[in-house]
Amino acid sequence: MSVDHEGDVPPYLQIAALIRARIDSGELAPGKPVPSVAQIVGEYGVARTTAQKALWVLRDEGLVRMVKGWGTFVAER
Amino acid sequence: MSVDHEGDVPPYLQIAALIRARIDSGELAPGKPVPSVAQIVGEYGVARTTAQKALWVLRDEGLVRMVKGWGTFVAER
DNA sequence: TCACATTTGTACGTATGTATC
DNA sequence: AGATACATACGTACAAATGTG
Repeated sequence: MSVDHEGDVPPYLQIAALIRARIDSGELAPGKPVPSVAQIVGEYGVARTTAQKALWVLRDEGLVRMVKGWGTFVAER
Repeated sequence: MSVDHEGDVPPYLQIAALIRARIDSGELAPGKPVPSVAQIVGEYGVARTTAQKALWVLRDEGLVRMVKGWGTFVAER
């Protein structure tokens, strides 16, 4: 999967949607780590800030928990 | 008022708190504009991204409404 | 209609701090 | 001590929407 820079959906929302889909499908189970900021940067070729923003969307939705020095994980619920 | 770069509260949260206080006190009434990103930059000497982040905090709290091309306003409620 | 200024939205890159492993 | 990872902050650029003249 890769992001589309031409469409009207900004990359950070596309990336958030991709990860959200993997959570909803169960591929990324509660407690499991989601891609790190660095991994997103490498995988989708976006800037670090854009990768962070994608994770912030999921965090604000309560889907993931971001823990400094540890990582970002699918929320337990 | 100015931000403290030494304390343990990051500048973007300090700025958010200052604006929140002005809303809570009624100085900034519902429907009225709050300081724009550019004004925050000029007033507190922070980067644009930091000023934005302060407003995002208030937006996420439902205290303000940010409208592209127009400005940021105290939410009506 | 058009041009312009203002304002928020998005995105890039970089640096430093802090916490965990 | 070192590597990894998130948090914060800096600066910059362009896009998109709005209002005004």
